[in-house]
This record gives sequence, C-alpha cells and structure tokens, in this order.
Amino acid sequence: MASISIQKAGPIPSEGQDDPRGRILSAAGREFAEKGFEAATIRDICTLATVNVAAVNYYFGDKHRLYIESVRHAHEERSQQVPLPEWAEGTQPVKKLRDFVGNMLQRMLGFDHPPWQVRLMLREILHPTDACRELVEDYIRPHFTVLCSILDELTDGEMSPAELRRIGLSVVGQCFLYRAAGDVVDMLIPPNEKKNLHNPVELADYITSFCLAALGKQAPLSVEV
Amino acid sequence: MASISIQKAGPIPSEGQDDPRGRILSAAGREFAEKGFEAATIRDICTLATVNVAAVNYYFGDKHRLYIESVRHAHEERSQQVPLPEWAEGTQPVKKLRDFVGNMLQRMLGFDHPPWQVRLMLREILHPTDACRELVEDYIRPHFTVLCSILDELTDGEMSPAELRRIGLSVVGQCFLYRAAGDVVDMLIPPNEKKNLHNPVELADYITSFCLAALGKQAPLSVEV
DNA sequence: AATAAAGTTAAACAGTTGTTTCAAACGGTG
DNA sequence: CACCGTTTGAAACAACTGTTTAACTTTATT
Repeated sequence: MASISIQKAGPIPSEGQDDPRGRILSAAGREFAEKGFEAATIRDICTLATVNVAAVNYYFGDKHRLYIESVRHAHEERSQQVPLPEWAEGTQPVKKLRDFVGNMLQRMLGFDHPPWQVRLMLREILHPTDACRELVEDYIRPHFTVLCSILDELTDGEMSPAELRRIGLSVVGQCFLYRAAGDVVDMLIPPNEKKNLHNPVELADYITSFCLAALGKQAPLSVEV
Repeated sequence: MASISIQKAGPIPSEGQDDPRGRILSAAGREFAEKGFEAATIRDICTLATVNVAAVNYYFGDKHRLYIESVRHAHEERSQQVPLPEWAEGTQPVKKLRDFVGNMLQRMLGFDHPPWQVRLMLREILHPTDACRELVEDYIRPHFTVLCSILDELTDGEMSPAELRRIGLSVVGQCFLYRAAGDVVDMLIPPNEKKNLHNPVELADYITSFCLAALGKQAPLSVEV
C-alpha cells in the first residue's frame, strides 16, 4: 500500500549526501523549475537523482505530493541562502529601504543566474497550485511585511496600512519585472546597457532612488519645469 | 506526407464563423493559455473546436506550429481589441502618460477578468519559446517605444535613451506585477482593499502619480521632513 | 544466527499522448 | 453524371506517461 510510505513521509529526515529522499527533492526541484509540473517526468527526475522510478512512490506517494514538497524545500533552502538583513537599532529607514531592495534583487536575480529554487517559486507565483498558500504565508508575506514597516518608518506614520501596501507593491513590481520577464527585458534594451544599468547593484540604487523621490525623501530624478 | 499541408498552411485564410482553421486557432489559444503547451492536449482542443483530431495535422502540421500560430493570432487580436490611444497635437505629456498607463492596465487586466489572449502572451513572456521574438517585435516593443517617447517629452529631453528605458521599465513593472502575480497580490491585501485601491482605474491614477512624483513633475506622495 | 522490517530493483501495467493512415464525404468543373 | 482535388472521419499506431507489482538485497533487532 502506498499509504504506508505516506504516513512516514520519508524514513530519515537527515540530509546526508547519499540520502535518496534529499536527492530526489533536489532533482525534482530543478526539473519542475525548468519544465513545469506536467512536462517534468518522474523518470527524468529519478535518472537525475540516480534512484529507481519506484522511489518517488515510496518516499512521496505520487508526483503531486513530490511537487508540493519540492516547493516547500525550495523556499526553505532559499530562505537561509539569502536571509533578510538585520539592522542595528536606530538605522535610518532610507538605508533600510536600500538594503531591502538590494536584498530582494539579490534573492530574485542571484549573483550570476538565478538558482532553481527561485525559478520554481516563480512558477508557483505565476500559476498558483496547492503549494502557493504555504509559499505566500511562510516566505512572501513575511518579506512584504518587513517592506511595509520600513515604508511606515520612512513616511513617519503618515500613510495608512493600505497606502503602505500599495507603495510596497510599487517597489516589488519594479524588481519583479526583471525576474519574471527578464528575457523580454533583455530583448528591449541593448546588451551593453544591461551590464551598465540593469545589473542587481545598479538596479538597487536606481529603484530605491526612484521610490524615495516619489515619496519626497530625496530630490526627484528630473528637475522641475 | 505532412509537408503537403504545411506548404499550404490552411486552404482558405478567411475568418468565417464555420471556418475550421479559425475555430482550432481560437480553441487552441484558450487551452494553451490556461494549461500551457505541454498540458494542453490536441484532443481537448479539437473537442472544443468541434473538429476531428486529424484537423490539427491537416491545417497546421503539428502541435508546435499550432502553438506558434496561436500566439501570433492572440497578439494580433489583442492589438485591435485594445489599440493604443491617439493624442491630438500638443497634448500634455502628463495626460499622455496617464492615458498610456490606463491603457496598459486595461490591456493587461481587462475590464472583468483578463482574456485568454493576454494570458497566452504572458506565458510566452515568462517562459519564452520560438514565438517570443515575434511577440516582442510586433507587440511589446512598439508599445514600449511609445512609453519611452512620452517619458522623453515629459522630461524635456534631459534624460538619455538608456535612462528613459529604465524609467519605462519602472512604469511597466508596477503594472506587470498585478497581471503576472495577481493571485499572490490578492493574498497579500485584504479583499475590500482590492476593490477600492487596486482596480484598474484607481491603479492607473496611483501609478501615474507615483512616477510623476519620482520625476519631479508632481508633488511627492508624502510631505518632506 | 534467525526473523522482520526497510530499502531497492527491474519489469510490467493501464492510460494518454501526438501523429498517421486510409477510406468516406464534399463541392465545384468538364 | 463522372471526375477531381480538398476536406473530414473513425480507427490505429508507436511512444511515453504515472503508477504498481513482486522479487530481491540490505539493515536492524531479537
């Protein structure tokens, strides 16, 4: 019966290097991230993980539950790969915002090319399935809450929570475009321009400045007429 | 031989109502938009279009070419569904920007729920395939160019083309988030707040104001310290 | 060492996929 | 009407899918 292995959900939760469950989880994450749930096949995943096809059924029950676990595994891993910055008491909110945007861009875009964890999460954001709610509550909402509290500090409590959320979405949106539609962005701008202006470091500065200017906490990008 | 039907690529390009080719194209668009290329099946598409499974092979050769044609069909249809606004000579660039953002949001989000054309294009933007280049050149780039020229007017030619493109991406990004990650946005904000602040009309005003403020063409959203 | 449980394997299963076949039906032209 | 290329139809094809089976090896416990 499959239900036996389901109850256990894996015999040993340790993350050893020759731990089959962990290997499957990692291989599945990469495959799901690259090809999506339907196009990724259990056989390819098992080949990549060097386990027998029956192992998926043994450890996870079926493909769907393997996917759910893969998403969970991905955002847990990414959370400790790129943790939120910690600020000393009394840090200027302007600096906090800049740090936060830089951190978000680093998490989304990575130093070189984005890791499979992010691409898998992105799929879930774009076409949510059962795994989405947990992803939002455990990963996205905490980050978004931090952003909103920074904006609250920045605007000296003048804004309502609703307004803060809307501004927060403006910040996130500017970063998110580069992650979700990065390929199209690359087609819209010249190649050298990308290296100079649209790299994570430059972008963090620019997006922060753009938002600070919009909030009147910094000189506008253009002079007034 | 399949190559016979490929050369013709459909016997009659007319768009009659009982035109099988047109029905397949429309049904395929909806299915691809909802389920993606892999998960959508030729059988489902043909059932929806009330044609035999062999019709796809007859009119389009294979599934992949049907997909390519579907994307083309989608963006051509959407282009004339929501055309770019036309402005009289001497229209204020501020108004142009507001119109453009409103137009873009309407195109992305639709009045009620977004049409399948947009969702199909979104898939291509997120995970580009062969159909992407044409989509960018024929649909996205023209729109983006208009936006950049509006921003050029707005800033009185002070900005370099590269800077204009970067600002343009800030505008697009704020709109794009609601389209691509709409489900997650809905989970992050209270339901009533969505109706009041995050509907296309309110959003157009807000995003325009945010950008105008950032560019110093309008008072900032928050008062200065 | 004997027994049972856990883990792993190759092989097969039933169902679905994209694609093809070939004969029947259609629609205009001589 | 007979002829023709064009279009449609039901059925079959081979390949691949997720899943399961049952025999096998390993590991731990008594």
